[in-house]
Amino acid sequence: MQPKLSTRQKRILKFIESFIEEHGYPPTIREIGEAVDIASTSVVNYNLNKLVEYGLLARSPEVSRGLRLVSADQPKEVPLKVADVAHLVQVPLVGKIAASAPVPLPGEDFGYYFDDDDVIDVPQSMLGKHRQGELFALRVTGDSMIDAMVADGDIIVLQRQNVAQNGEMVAVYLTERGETTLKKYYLEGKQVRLQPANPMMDPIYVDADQVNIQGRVLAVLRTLH
Amino acid sequence: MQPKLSTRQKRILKFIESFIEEHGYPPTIREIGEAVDIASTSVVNYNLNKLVEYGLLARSPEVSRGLRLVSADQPKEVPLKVADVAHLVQVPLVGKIAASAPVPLPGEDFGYYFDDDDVIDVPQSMLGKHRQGELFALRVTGDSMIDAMVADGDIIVLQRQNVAQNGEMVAVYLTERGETTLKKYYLEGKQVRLQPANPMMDPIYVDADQVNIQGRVLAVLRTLH
DNA sequence: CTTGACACAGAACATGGGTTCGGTCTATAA
DNA sequence: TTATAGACCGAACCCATGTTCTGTGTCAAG
Repeated sequence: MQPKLSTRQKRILKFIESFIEEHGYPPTIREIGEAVDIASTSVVNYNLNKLVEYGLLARSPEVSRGLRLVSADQPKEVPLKVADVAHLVQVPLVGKIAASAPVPLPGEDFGYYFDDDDVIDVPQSMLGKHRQGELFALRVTGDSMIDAMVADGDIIVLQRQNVAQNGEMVAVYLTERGETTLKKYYLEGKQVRLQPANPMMDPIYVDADQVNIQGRVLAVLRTLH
Repeated sequence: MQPKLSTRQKRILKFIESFIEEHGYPPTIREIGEAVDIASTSVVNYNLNKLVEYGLLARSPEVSRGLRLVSADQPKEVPLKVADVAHLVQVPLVGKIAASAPVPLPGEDFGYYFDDDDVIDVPQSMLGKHRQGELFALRVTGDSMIDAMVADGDIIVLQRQNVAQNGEMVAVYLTERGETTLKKYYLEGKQVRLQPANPMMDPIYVDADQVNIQGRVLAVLRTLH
């Protein structure tokens, strides 16, 4: 399904690649024609469709610049080589979390304008499904989260949200106790059961209206060095 | 030069970002308007120009989908991107670790020939100093590592080594007990003190010649999804 | 030689999509 | 009060751009 490409088709592919690199958006049919020295738009169109056949290109019909390069078959890279940059997410490290204090949440400028210093890189594969731009991270201080299997110095990555599904690990602020904690969340009638990650620990029960969900925990990261 | 963005402008930025992510090319003014719930194309145009003023966006006049996100705040631009890429390491996930079994170590082909499926991406910043090519990762099964603050399903990243400095967290195999465990290592005369990460747990003492160091723990990763 | 697939040219067509302009509404300054 | 600026709406304008159609020349199979 992948015969040799004609010279023109190769030039087209190369041009599209470099054009996107330079402009941030794909070229039009006419721009391609000019670059590859094809007089007629229909011929460019013809060759683009060929490239789609070969699985090297994706097109969105009736959409201007509706081109997308399909990641050609990647001959497996050298082991321990760098991975794709697209799989790396930068998460702002907005503060610290401890049992005695509320969770510091990112401000209005969520997702923009944060210092480079307070950003951690996380592979997207570690985060699963999440909403882009609503991630933040906290450094745990103290040993108060031991029942959540979280140690002093750990970093937790959260997605900002105020509600949770049963079974999700969330950061909650208990208004009555004035206390922050990480627990698995289970709504049971008017009460909420907060279950520690450590299976040897007992759950606690609190009224639902005293549970203030700060975010869902996506990952816990611990580095030893 | 960079006042607070309006809600609309933030939504526009986010939408452009995710649209490009999804389609490979930027959205049109009308697509933005639909997504951000703006009725008039002129208003979208108006806000886009605002974002250009703020230096968050670049536009190509008279060009359909002529949008480009400007890397928000980047004093140093290209270097940062390059550095980011270089900071991602692929670590082979060579097996599982449990208290009852020895640590599965990578075979002779260390660093070469491992399946793509069993590789995890880790930012180099999480690993600190390590020797390239001698990293491996293990998935923890069971709750036997609770005293090390490591839960069922966690992934630990190790560097292969047979000796350790005092205070380092290591994976050790205790020949007499036939048991694998994660502890902080302290050589004290002829004995070794193995200290759990959990400060509430007591250390154990074993003869030095019965402690078989499998590797040094560089990181512990927990994903919840 | 005839046929038909293939690559191409040129032009017409229709819609996609950026731009412009007059007008409304609100808030703050004069 | 009026005035001015910012944010917004709606509609028109018109070039940009994907699509389609007719037609050419080539080449290998029949």
